[in-house]
Amino acid sequence: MPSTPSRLPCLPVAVDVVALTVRDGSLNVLLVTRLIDPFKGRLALPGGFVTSGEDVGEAASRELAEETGVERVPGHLEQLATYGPKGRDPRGDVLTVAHLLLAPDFPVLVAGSDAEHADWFPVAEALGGTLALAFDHERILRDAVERARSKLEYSPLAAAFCGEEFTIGQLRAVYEAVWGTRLDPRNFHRKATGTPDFLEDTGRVSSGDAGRPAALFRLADRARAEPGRAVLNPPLMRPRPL
Amino acid sequence: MPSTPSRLPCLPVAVDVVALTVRDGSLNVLLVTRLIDPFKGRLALPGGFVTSGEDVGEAASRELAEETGVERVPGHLEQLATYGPKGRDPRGDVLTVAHLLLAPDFPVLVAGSDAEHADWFPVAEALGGTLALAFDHERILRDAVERARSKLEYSPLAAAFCGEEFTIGQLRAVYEAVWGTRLDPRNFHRKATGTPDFLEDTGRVSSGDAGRPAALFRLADRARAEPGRAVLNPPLMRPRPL
DNA sequence: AGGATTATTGTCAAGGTGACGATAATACGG
DNA sequence: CCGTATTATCGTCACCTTGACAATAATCCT
Repeated sequence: MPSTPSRLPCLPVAVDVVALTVRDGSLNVLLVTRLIDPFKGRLALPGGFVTSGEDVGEAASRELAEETGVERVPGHLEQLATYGPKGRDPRGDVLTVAHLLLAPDFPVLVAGSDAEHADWFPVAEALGGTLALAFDHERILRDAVERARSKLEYSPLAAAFCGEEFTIGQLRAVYEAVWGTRLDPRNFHRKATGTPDFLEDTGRVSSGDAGRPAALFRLADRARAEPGRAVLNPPLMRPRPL
Repeated sequence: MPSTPSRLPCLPVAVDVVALTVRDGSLNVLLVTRLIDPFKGRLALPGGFVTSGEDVGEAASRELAEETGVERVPGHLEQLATYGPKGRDPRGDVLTVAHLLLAPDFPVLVAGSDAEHADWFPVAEALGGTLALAFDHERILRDAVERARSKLEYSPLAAAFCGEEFTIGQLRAVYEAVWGTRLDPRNFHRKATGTPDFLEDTGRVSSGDAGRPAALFRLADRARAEPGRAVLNPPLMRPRPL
């Protein structure tokens, strides 16, 4: 049984998860509608308080599973940053450890109206102010998107948005959605296939889509083992935002 | 008066600071000798518990000032990551928000033997196991060094290790100390002076050292305003570790 | 079958990097 | 005072990567 040292100053500690995915060519974020105060009825990042005996990463994983109804949420989960504890919750000081999930577009279970349920929303709307997120969640989302954008430059994490196997075109679509830019398919193909320890040809090809069938790739073992490592070296350069 | 919401699970929250500097051509870290249990007598990162009414960044700043005896510690302070709360403190669950300070080599006040005082130690020794840091501080230090190394690749933060004004040679010495490599002085000079929004020539020159006097530079306004922004684009590439 | 669409392979010029020569300007030892 | 050691700065050159874009291949759709 985990003990809590007494006689030490103590704070409520929460975790929040910014779960990002690519849907219909644009970046989306998982949000829940709050059923209780504070911010009752407003949209917020999925999250909750850390319970005793778990590390913050485990708490983030647990909350994500609880609020999506998905037992083993796919994708890459990493810690983002810690916010607070001052002035971010009307109930008082609350520290929150934000996490970032980069995941393929998985279906969330839509619960009945009596349970808090999560759904995907375009990041552009969430940051546009039209959705009015609870707490400081808009700021956290903004940081998360920036982190995701810069991670794609040098790490193999774009693949976390795809399934186990994917085509170069799908991978490029991830970059275009996250960066909000267009990339030249030919130059992207050259960089993606030419980078050592990044992709592995499965030998199979995709089918059913429009156009010529594309070769299916998966992450190289090295890239899967260390998802944060800089394999794109020199990095893939992010073009002008327009 | 900041309130703490009741009826919420609660954790002791600490901050730790990995303060790095360059001394005698090698990377050093600020450590304190613990005067109380747990880990009494062992070396540890400066840090302490977050007190009510302050954000974690403020707490890190305050602890740093308290343990060094320096009122306004110079350099660049940023959040590193959050660790725990499970299994890192023998007293029980304690969450710690680690911070990273990149600073010029400032003198620490050496207090009497009855007060906890900080001093600089070579990172190589601290990570070599010879110093046996308290808690999970060796792991935190390892992460901090890796963060610092990668930040130098694309951000102007190397200048945080220097004073207000510095020569290209001093800046290069920072890179060599942090990365543990040698860099070609001519190519480094070309990259440093050729990168827009990075350095600003002060017009003055250094003197007194060996060799030809060097031009003194300072950080460009743009780089000082956003110390984390990627100005080195494409990044400065880190050579083989040996 | 013909057109549309996406994948892949190349070509080429421009820009950045790594390796290294050459010169400049100062401190120091004799 | 002079030659030497040391560090700063400027240049050169081959090589690599990128950005722009032509050309061909292999499917789907109508």
